[in-house]
Amino acid sequence: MVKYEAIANEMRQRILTGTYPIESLIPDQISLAKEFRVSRMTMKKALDILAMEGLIYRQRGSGTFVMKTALLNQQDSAVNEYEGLTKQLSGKKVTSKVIEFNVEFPSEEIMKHLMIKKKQPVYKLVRLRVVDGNPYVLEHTYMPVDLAVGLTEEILEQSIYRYIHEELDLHFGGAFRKIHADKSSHYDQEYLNCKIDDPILEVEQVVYLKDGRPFEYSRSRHRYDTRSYTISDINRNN
Amino acid sequence: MVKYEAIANEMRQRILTGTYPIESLIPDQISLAKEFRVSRMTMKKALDILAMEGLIYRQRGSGTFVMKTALLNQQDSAVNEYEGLTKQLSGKKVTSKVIEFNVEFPSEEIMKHLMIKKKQPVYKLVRLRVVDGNPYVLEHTYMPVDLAVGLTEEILEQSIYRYIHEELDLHFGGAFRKIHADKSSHYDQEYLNCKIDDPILEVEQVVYLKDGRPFEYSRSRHRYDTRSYTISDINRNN
DNA sequence: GAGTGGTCTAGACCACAGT
DNA sequence: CTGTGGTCTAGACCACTCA
Repeated sequence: MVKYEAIANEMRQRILTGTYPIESLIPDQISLAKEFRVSRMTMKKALDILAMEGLIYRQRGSGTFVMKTALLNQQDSAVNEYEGLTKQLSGKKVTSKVIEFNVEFPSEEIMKHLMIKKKQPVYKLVRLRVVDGNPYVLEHTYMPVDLAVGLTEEILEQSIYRYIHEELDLHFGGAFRKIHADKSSHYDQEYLNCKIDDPILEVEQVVYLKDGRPFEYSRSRHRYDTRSYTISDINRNN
Repeated sequence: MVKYEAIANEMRQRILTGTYPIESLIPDQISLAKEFRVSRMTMKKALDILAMEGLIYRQRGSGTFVMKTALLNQQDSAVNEYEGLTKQLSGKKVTSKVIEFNVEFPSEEIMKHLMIKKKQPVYKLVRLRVVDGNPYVLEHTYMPVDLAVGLTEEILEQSIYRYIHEELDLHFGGAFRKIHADKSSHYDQEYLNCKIDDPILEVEQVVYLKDGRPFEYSRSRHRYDTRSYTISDINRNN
């Protein structure tokens, strides 16, 4: 653990436990640097983390304050969507029903999203994710075979992401998503058990590896009444 | 303009114009620091920006590479949603029809979202935003009167955000959003001119000022066929 | 003018990858 | 072992706020 992370953790605790109350001025960087016995640059780097998290804000000339919203939003399940459902809903019982598992050559659209050639095979899979017995999301997924090599039905029924991380030792760098509303298709109605006029929340995403190679293109179709997508966007610049 | 931003701009140009091609190794930090006549820490800070933008990735021990995806995603209209429609769609003709403009005491829910007291009045307004003559989004907005003081119908018909920034000199720190799909109400059908079984994409958001005070709570209801919500999430950690 | 946070430096040490 | 990027330091200067 590097110093600035350790300090950020300590400072976060002080905010969450009220040692530094909401809207209060906290000590200046020089005092804090002295207290933690680090240089001021390192202290600032620790505070940068808390600012990114929306816990503090800084006003040049005035000082550093605890944000009014500091005690909210202590959940970040939004951004790490591609970590997989299994990890996100770790309290609940998540199972997967594999509806389709094939290999094929990519369509024009898939080629574009995964940045691959015409004759580079992809896995195509459709999975229904079931949470505590209720149908939750219907996922249509495409992955290049050479990146996700060695998939089996057994893996699909559990967590693909665990396999990717632990067995293949591949790590994600980010994702690009689009969110739409859509009418439900017969397919949705059948598997998600929704009514004919129920809308669908579709999340279309491309997940990238750390080096920027596209790893997965998927469309996740959610029942409109069980899922909302959450985004927090705090202190992005300065 | 600070040094690291200027250097980041120059490096970004080199990537976008192909001076540093896709997937290539770029010079090491020490060489670059020499070239730009800055310290290595400053050079690293410039590269940090490009990494956040998803243009490069760095491998300790190996070097810094241009991401395969560097030439994509050169649009970021997603994250700055609260900058307002007028700014986002600056090529098109955006008008607003004010459907409701009132002042009232907040409901329980509004009190919670805006973190205000029971007797603190709020503006309630409903606007239909029209882009190039087509109904685009129906916005239900609540703002504390003491923060958005002095709103007039005239301002509402143009850009609220311009008024807030330029006249009131208030600046945003971030936003917190939830995205749902929903069935259309009679209200939606009337103003958005959509069919009875058309779904709606609703974006519910709280916008915060830099000091964390909630400034606006709104629900924006979009036609499902004209709007998708885009999120890019690259290199968030490391 | 005193105190704050933001930037920048020159140099050091460390962790890691490739040889 | 060499070269890479990540961290950390001690000190300097600057921009800004507030009394």
